[in-house]
Amino acid sequence: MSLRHAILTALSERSSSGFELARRFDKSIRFFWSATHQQIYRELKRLEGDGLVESTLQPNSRGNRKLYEVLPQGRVELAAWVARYEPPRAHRDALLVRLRAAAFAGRAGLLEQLHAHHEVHARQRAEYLKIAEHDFLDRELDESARLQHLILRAGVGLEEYWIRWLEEAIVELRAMEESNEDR
Amino acid sequence: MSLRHAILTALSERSSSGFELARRFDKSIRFFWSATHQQIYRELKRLEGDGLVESTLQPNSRGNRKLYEVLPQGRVELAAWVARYEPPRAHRDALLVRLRAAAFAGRAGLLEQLHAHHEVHARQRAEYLKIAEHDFLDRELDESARLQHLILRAGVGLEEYWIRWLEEAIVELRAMEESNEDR
DNA sequence: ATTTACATGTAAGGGGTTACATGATTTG
DNA sequence: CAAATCATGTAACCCCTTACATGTAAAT
Repeated sequence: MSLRHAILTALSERSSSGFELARRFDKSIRFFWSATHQQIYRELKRLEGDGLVESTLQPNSRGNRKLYEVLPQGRVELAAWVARYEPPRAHRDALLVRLRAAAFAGRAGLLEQLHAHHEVHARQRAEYLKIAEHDFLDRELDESARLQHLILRAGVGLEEYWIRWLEEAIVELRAMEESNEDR
Repeated sequence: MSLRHAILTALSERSSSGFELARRFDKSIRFFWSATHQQIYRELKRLEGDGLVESTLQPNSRGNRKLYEVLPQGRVELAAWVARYEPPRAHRDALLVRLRAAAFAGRAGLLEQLHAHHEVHARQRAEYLKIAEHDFLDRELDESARLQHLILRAGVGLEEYWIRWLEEAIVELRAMEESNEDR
């Protein structure tokens, strides 16, 4: 049920339309909880049905824009959820499945995939660092900003971890290819 | 569709019953692709329906044991999937959502959660290291074992990464609590 | 004989992805 | 006026989780 609470959090930061929420998810919340616009619209309706948020149609806006705001009940629910313990999710990684399958299915194309993932993570890392520079450098940070910075550091570190591991994996796979050529 | 291919991989390593597969997922495959026994049984039926695996009822076994084996078509499908590129999945992390929500919902209970996650990751790390010691130490490693070792190192590193970040987060949250007490 | 471990399944509900559909306003 | 952008939505499908249900064989 985290999508619901990610939305409540985002709406607490700023009341928005579904469309705007989707954009904000894409821009920053996606780093720890991604969602498509369809998911967001569906959940907003449920949240309104459950009395946790309220929508008001904005006149003179394009496309019948609806502004969503968190209601007191929504704040109660969010606080209760934050305090509720949830164990970390299992990590699911198709690339690691592919590596394990390679023993039977061959390594064709795998090295390219490792490189592609490396590039994705490097790009993501660069994006995080840009945000870090822009939002958190040389500023007096209030508590909210310190929490956001902590989250961002989790993202940067995670990307850096995968970059390092992928480089190790690339070396290892290259070595395998070479020892195959020798035969 | 990675569950399907994780199962094909596991069955390539050793033909098994659904029950045994579920245990093996729980013991080692879970590290990069987890699945419950219900998921596994359902997917095995689909795989059989699609002609990728074949089951034979084992007589004199408890509970009508069925042995599943990969068919040639299954091997073709697995090889095709391994070579197919898939971008890395978005990371979803409820704890990070909670941290971000804390700015509005309060930090009650969060420090305890950070400690609990720390313990989970430390335990997982210990489990991985035990496997590493048992399976990969002082042995001549063939290609399959080298791939598995690489996967295991991904797991160890990931746990270590989270342990480090959680320690940083705990320090940061403690500092916040203390500066609140001062007022 | 009872408990434990083995073994397979159904059902319900929620979450996530992709495709499709529609319409309004601003910009060029 | 055409295209791009803003804005909301339906439908279908698959995957995952949880709860429930049933039965067999080995061990104590």
